[in-house]
Order: sequence, then structure tokens, then C-alpha cells
Amino acid sequence: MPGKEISLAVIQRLPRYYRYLGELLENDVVRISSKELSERMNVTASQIRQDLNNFGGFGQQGYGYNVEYLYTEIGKILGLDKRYSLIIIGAGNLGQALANYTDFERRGFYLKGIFDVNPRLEGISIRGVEIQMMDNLEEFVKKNKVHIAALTIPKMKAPQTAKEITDMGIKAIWNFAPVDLNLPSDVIVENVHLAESLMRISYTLKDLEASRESDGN
Amino acid sequence: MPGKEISLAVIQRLPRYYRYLGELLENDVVRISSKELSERMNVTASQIRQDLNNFGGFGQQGYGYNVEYLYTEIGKILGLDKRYSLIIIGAGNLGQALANYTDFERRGFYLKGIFDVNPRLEGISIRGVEIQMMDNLEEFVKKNKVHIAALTIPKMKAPQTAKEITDMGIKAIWNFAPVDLNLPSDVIVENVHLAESLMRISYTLKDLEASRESDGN
DNA sequence: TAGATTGTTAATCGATTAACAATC
DNA sequence: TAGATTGTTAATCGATTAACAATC
Repeated sequence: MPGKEISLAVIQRLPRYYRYLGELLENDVVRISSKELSERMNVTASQIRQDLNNFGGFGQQGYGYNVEYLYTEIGKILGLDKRYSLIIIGAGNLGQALANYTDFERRGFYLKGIFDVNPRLEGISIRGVEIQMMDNLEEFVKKNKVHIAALTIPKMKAPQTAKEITDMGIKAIWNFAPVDLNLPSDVIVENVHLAESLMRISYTLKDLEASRESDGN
Repeated sequence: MPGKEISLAVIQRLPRYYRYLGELLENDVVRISSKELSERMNVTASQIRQDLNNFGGFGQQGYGYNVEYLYTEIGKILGLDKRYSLIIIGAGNLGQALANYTDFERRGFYLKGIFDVNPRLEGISIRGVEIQMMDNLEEFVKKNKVHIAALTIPKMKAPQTAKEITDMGIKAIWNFAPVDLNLPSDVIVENVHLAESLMRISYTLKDLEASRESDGN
């Protein structure tokens, strides 16, 4: 049984810690203090220590943290010591771009299938994985354990398809469609809303442009 | 001069409000109360009212909010009534996928250039925009106002390229490389870290799988 | 007018930061 | 041992929620 619930804010920060530790490891840094890491990452040392202590004491007083050990431990917390199977639903530009990302495999995410409704794409192979027709999906999921489905299909089709694949037993959806999927609470949904990301840029740009104008520039 | 600083949390929520209001508008809904919107969006009505009142009173007591008006106003706050020019640096799979997104144009983001170092890509045209060599970038930026650069290049090259393009005067970077860009504070950086997004899935999946095992399943 | 719902103030909750005793 | 730095408690800060008077 897990103790106190870990806050979402902490979980969101873990991958970034992991990334920085990975870089330190590549540069053969053996140990690091929360203070030094905090300076590199632009966060407070206090926050780093608090965050890590949600999962146990990984450091040592007077010494700091062993980089390799901490890296491994955070990897375990993030579940990166496991293997996950991934399918991509929607073999358009974005789906194909994801399919070509070999980096995911380094983290334990293995591409097992690509599906689309467009018959012209059938049989095209991306990194050794053939695009299949959506009709085959149900059978495929029965025969193969699928952990994660990336949803790179049009907004209009996303909610219905999401429902269908969760009915098939898929428990995690990486959703790239600009819509909220309302699914049972035991289904993990991670959204990547690119348009919203762009809007955050334009929000800030707007003021920048306005102040530039009033500067007489 | 802007009044109290708007918190990042609020800004992050604005695009989602905008999306829901857009859908309501499409469905010819004329007015909506914070209560009803809160139920659809799974947030509190109080939060909606607080968020909106950061920017002024858009509603009317006893009535609620006029959907079209609120949609337009949030659009203005997000700077979506302006036009922004966008270039893509890195014409790999992801860069090309972004280039093919016509949806961005609907929001005022216009693709003006695509750049890469690979000579084999030179001259290939995506939606009427030819891929150019990186050598041309500086001259291009001098001749054309560039608001936003999407950075879809390898991690190793990202920090250096980011520095170069901000030196050229580009003020906003949409960063897809899995690395933090340390740039002057007047440069807007919006990160899209896909690997980190996947890790948040595996964090939760890990526990799901573990509990499934202990269930004897 | 009566009812509904906002705008806004006050209360609560949670997350971040500061401080420091414990200890390597 | 003395110095450094963690783990952890306490203080602060900010964000969310609740409540309600204002008002359409």
C-alpha cells in the first residue's frame, strides 16, 4: 500500500530530474549536492530534497547524492526499468513522426503496431512495423498485450476511438487530439495539446509586441 | 501597465476554456453559467469565475456568460486575433509533421520557412514552403519578421542553435528538443518534451501493473 | 419582483521555502 | 573532529474553494 499520495506537481518534475542526472552521468559526475543541482536546474535545493524524500532518502549527509544511484532510483520510480508495448493509432504525419522516434525504445517503450483507416497506407512499413487497418485492431489487442496507445487521429474521431480501445482493455492513452477524452478513472490519459502550447506562446508574445509598439519600435 | 501579475496556472488553463467555448459555439449554445461550464470541464465554478476575473468581468449577474463574447475575449487575451509568422528549424519527421498542420493557420500562426542542414532536403516543398539550408536563415530573418521558431532538431544542436537564432532577434522558441535552453529572460521558450510526457504515463502504469500482479492476474 | 448568477472577499488547503537538528 | 549536507519540521506563500452581497 502506498503511503501519502504523491502530488502531481512532484511527478511532473521527476522526468526533468532524471534528464539532468542522465547528463551528469554522461559527464562522469559522481556526486552532486541538492545545492549544486538546484543551481543548474533553476529550482530551490529545498524543493529537490522535499521531492526526493517523497520516495525515500537517497542522499547522505555531508556528501550529497550519488549521481548514478539517484539516476537509477528515479528511473525505477518512473517505471523506466520496465518494458512497455506501444501502438500508434493514426498514421498521418504526426503518427509517422512518432513511429520514427527510436529514442522511446531507449526508455523501454516498444512500438508494436501502427493502425489507420486509410487503405492506401496499408502495409507501409515504418522501422519494421507495418501499418495495419483499424479493422485488425481488436484482434491484435487480443493477441498482444498493449500497454499504451498513442492517439494521433482527428479530433472528431478521438473520443469514440478512445472509448473503443479502452473497451478492448488498453489502459493508457497518449492523446494528441485536441479534445478531452472522458474515460473511466482507471484509464491513464496523458494529453499533448500542441495548439494549446502554441497559444501560451502567443499569449506572451502579444504583450511583447504591444510594448514594442509603444516603445516606438 | 498590467496590474497584478497573472499566475502561470491561470494562463495554462485559458486555452482549455477557449477550446470548450469554441465547441459550445459550434453547437450554437448562446449562454453558459460558470456552474454548467464547470460541470462539463470538471473544474469548480469558483475557479472559472476567479480565472476570468483576472482579465475583467465578462459575465452578467443572473445570466451567466455570453458564449460568443467570452470566446472572442479569451481569444484576444491569448493573442489569437494577431498574426504570427512561424519557421521550423529541423525538417525531420517531427518538423515535417508540424509543417503539415494546417490547423495552426486557423489560429493565426503562419508557416513562413523551413530550415535544415541536410542538403538532400533542399527545395522540397511542404504546403508550398520550400525547405532551405540553414545557411540562409540569418538572411531570411533579416528580410522577414519571424515571431516564432519551432526547434525540431537533435538535442545536441539545440542549445547552440537556440542561442544563434535569439541573437538574430527571434523572441519565441517552441522547443521540441529534450533539453533546457538557457536564454535571456526576454526570450519566450515553450517546451514540448514528449519523452517526459511518456514517462508520466509509465510512472502511473508501473503501479497499475504491480497491483494487477498482486491481484493474481 | 423573485430568481439566478456573477464578482469578489474570506477561509481553506496545498505546495514551496526556510530553518535546523541529525549525521555522515 | 570539523565541515558539509541531508532529512524533516515549521513558516510562508500562493492557489483553490467557499460564501455571499451585489445586481442583472
